[in-house]
Amino acid sequence: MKKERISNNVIRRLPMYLRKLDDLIYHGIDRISSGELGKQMGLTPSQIRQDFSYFGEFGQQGYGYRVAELREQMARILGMNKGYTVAIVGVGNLGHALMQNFGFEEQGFRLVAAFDQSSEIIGKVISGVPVYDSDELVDWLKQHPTDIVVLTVPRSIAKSMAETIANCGVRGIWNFTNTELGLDKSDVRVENIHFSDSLLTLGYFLAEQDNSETDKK
Amino acid sequence: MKKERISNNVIRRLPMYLRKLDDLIYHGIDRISSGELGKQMGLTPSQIRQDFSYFGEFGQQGYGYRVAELREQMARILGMNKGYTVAIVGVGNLGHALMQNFGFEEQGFRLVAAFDQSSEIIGKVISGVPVYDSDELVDWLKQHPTDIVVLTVPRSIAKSMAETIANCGVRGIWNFTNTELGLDKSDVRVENIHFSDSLLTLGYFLAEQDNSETDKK
DNA sequence: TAGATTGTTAATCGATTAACAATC
DNA sequence: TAGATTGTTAATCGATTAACAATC
Repeated sequence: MKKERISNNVIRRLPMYLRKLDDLIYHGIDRISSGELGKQMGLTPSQIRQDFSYFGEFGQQGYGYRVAELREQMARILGMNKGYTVAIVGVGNLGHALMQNFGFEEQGFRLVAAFDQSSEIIGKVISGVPVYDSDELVDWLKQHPTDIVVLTVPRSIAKSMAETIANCGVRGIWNFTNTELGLDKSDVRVENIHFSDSLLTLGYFLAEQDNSETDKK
Repeated sequence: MKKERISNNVIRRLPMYLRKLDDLIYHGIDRISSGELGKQMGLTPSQIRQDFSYFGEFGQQGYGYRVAELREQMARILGMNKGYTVAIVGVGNLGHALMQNFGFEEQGFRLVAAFDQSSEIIGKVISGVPVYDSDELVDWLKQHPTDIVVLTVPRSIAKSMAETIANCGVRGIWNFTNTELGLDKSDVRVENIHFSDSLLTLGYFLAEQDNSETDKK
């Protein structure tokens, strides 16, 4: 096990390993080698062993990895057993969808509150989680130390909202607003889900295909 | 302009440039240098010029880049002016949210139809888009050549649905099902939005922070 | 034991950055 | 013109892959 700084590429592969391991467990497979895992995931065995080695020695020579054990290690590394608390800010369609379908619990997170401006929804309880008035957000965060805020507000108020939240001691923001929040000075970690970046990447590949077909003619 | 294969890293930065350029236009800035752009985006000027150079010569020595023109180039590269057609399969909370809030039109895509199994929602029109019965999907796709399918069905039916869709001549799948679709043999491009990967990455950084603080003590 | 497979070190490959001639 | 800034080539840096001794 090394003590180097771990690169982003490695970190982004960890949840992929976790998903794959869950899948293996689901299929009743309790042991796997880096060779077989690499084949199934489209990675080289070297890379897989290299990746794991940043965090410890999880395998056994001549045998491979015990799937359940490796899965637990991944879960631990990803903070899934910490029970980080989560609050959702913005209960529009998307916030609503996350509350009802995402399954924070299965990922090891505890969704404890939601906030919105609309009186239509304030006071309701969605998937066991109460929706409070956004006006109470700052007070609430100060009284209830919260690890992560899911930001699902309209783009127009995203930055100011992020600023406010960052000043309440939140440690991470999961940002769905399709905007860079620009909190550089702050020590709040921001993780973005930029829908449009993703769709446009798909658009790039289709356009590229179109172009190369035109070239051929 | 080079004719090398363009790396994924470069491609993933293109939508970021687009967003930044839109932002600059919004703020009335009509000209920018790679130096200034780099400063604002946290990239080196070298990288920016290198990235652009894969696609053409968009700048002017001694002057920089015309924002509007550069924006149009990025949009073109990303296929935004192709009017790619899109159908949504699965109109649960998430599909619903995408239909109502994502704004396919602004990104240059044409959302033309949605499909679901629930009789509760079949026949409705959401944001001007009709919801049809999933049973009609295959026939409909065969009659209406569609570039992209947004997959927002439950995980349990994700793979079989993807298989079906891939056999109908769709060119790209925008996958929200939190599963690898495993269509390797096919020539359908898959772009994943793995919510849980993203949240777990955030979890990793919080856990890492916790650990390093423990170490200090 | 013999075969398999790990964890790690060294080699290679690819991506980023620096440098600079070209030129607006 | 002089200063600024591009596009591109070369140098550097970092990530991936290969090789292999250790050992289950």
